[in-house]
Amino acid sequence: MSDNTRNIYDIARLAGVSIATVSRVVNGSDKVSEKTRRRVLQVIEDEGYTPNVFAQGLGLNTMHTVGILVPDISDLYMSTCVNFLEEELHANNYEVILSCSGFDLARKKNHVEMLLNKRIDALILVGSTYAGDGRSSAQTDYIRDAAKSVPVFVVNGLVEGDNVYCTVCDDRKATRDVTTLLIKRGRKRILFLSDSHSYSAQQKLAGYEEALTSNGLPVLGELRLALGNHEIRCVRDLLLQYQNLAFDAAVAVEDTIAVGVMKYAAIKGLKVPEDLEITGYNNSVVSIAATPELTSIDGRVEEICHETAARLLSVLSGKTDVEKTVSIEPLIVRRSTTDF
Amino acid sequence: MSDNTRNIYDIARLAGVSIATVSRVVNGSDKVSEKTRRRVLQVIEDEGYTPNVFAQGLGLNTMHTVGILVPDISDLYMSTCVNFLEEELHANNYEVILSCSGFDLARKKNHVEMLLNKRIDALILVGSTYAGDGRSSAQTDYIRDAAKSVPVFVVNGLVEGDNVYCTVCDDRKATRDVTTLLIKRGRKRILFLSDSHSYSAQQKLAGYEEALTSNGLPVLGELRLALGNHEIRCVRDLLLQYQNLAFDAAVAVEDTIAVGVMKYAAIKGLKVPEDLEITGYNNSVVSIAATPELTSIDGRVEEICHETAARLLSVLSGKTDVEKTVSIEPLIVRRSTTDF
DNA sequence: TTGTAAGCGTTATCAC
DNA sequence: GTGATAACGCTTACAA
Repeated sequence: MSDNTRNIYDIARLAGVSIATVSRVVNGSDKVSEKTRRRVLQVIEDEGYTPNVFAQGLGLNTMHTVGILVPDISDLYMSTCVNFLEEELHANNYEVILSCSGFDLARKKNHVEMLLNKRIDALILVGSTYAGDGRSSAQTDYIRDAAKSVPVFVVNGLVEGDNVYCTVCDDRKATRDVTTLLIKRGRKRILFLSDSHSYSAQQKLAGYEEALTSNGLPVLGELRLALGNHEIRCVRDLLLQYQNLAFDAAVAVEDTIAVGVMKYAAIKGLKVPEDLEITGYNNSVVSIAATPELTSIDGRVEEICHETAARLLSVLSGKTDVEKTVSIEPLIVRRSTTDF
Repeated sequence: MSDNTRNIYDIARLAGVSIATVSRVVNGSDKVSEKTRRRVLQVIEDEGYTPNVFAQGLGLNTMHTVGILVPDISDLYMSTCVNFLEEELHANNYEVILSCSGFDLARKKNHVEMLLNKRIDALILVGSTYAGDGRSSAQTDYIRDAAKSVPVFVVNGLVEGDNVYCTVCDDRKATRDVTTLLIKRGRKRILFLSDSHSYSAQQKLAGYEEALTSNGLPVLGELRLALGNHEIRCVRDLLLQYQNLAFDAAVAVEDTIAVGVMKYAAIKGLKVPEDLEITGYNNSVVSIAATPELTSIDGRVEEICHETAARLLSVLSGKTDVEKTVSIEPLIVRRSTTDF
């Protein structure tokens, strides 16, 4: 309603100085006498003046804004990321423009383009879905394109390119370790459940297979399940459909998938962990909500986000020796669905 | 890196027209000959020109941006809201600036102010925390203040004021209904568990008490538990500390709180729902992750967000007959922690 | 230390 | 239909 439109000219007039001086005061230049500064500051205070960000943006060609792109903000993992990132960026006076692209490549491209048109200072892509399947570089060309305009930061995904910075969790090691623990416990038929073909999902699969191989166990295609999504009930129902699929352990790439396996076990009368050991991924609230509580892998989101934000700030402040890729060690959180 | 800085002058020159004509073409004015339009469009295409949003903002005093303020985006309820809101706004060419304020009043004020300084076109406050406790209007004055600059939309909270629009879920009815169902089943000592004193929490409490009263049951202070947070384990542990607190049902204002009660029941050897019936709130993934699956109240987030976005768009398009308050009917989702 | 004036890239109001 | 040109509100050389 009321357009609180005091501008720099008003302040200058009321303070009896030129607009240049007002600008200097606002921007904290030290080339202003204390007396003048005080007077101007007083007027600014009295009038409730705030600089017009559009005009500032026009002159400086930046609005201190970073774009965050997420496939789905209602996903707990990603919303947690956004929470940490926003907090740190806000604390450093950057505003966050949020965009939710979904998982479709065309829409991702479109969203990136729209974000770039907003003249953001940097772009953060959250989630390994933006890394494509890690094979065809065509899937990530739009990211390298974007990186020609602004620095791009990928959270939990690996993309090669100039001006693109990645922070990942060593998912491969995590599933390798957890699978190895299962094998040491004597488990022979370990199911691997995945809900996508993202880079991250592939890393997890690789870790699982490495563990099998290096322990002399066969890599069985029938034990590798690719699901359409990670909804608890879908996983449960899919498992129930299989007639003769025997397994004594399950490694899931998502907590909810693991809970789906638990639901299946309950229906089949299988005891967890005695008959069936299960591990989840992400250490989310559902791992605690489940009964028994779910052993899970903690991807250390907070550290990943902190690393990302820190390097983003470095790059934007002009530093040139910023690490391109940082890998964070995941943690295995032992709970009651495993015996190791 | 590369500043793709073709501006309107470049396009005008290359197309052999004036900048005014380019502007007309870009903005779809019909007062341009088809021939000219085509030529200009071609040049725009060739050069990959996009208007500078800052300059546009300067002239129009808007950047087609709405601010969304959330206390905590990693909270599933709110991130779901943001997901729906962002989707709908994006589809209507509005960009979303996201800010996470936390629950502290001073920080809320600060975040609102920062958002307003960004010259947003509208402000959305997600969560009943912004409605304060519904008693002291001092707690919401900053919202009415903000509403002097831009229309403010409160999601799931009630705030009186000019230019502020609210969309709420009838929480009171929901807990009244659910409590009544419990009473009809013969439950006599029904626990009410809440994690805040927000407007929404108070409505839920009111509904619970109404049900007790109108069914001739006493309202017992000892059965009204106020928790510091809604973490599953905290709830469980708090309950375990009470020595002589007997109850045969529990109504929680959050699914995770209800799951905490379930964990307590498991430790105490209480059968759910035989010995203890439990209801949650929000119908979140944890209500399905829990065993047995949790009866919950669905606040119909999607409808609430849709209502909000629709009215926001109406207001911004200049409509004046937009409803100030819309209330959505919640749904009771029966699962296995209750017998009704 | 302060002021003047030239951009920044649009949109909008006039003329023509 | 189209083209000059004046805003829009700020930053920043350059002058004083």
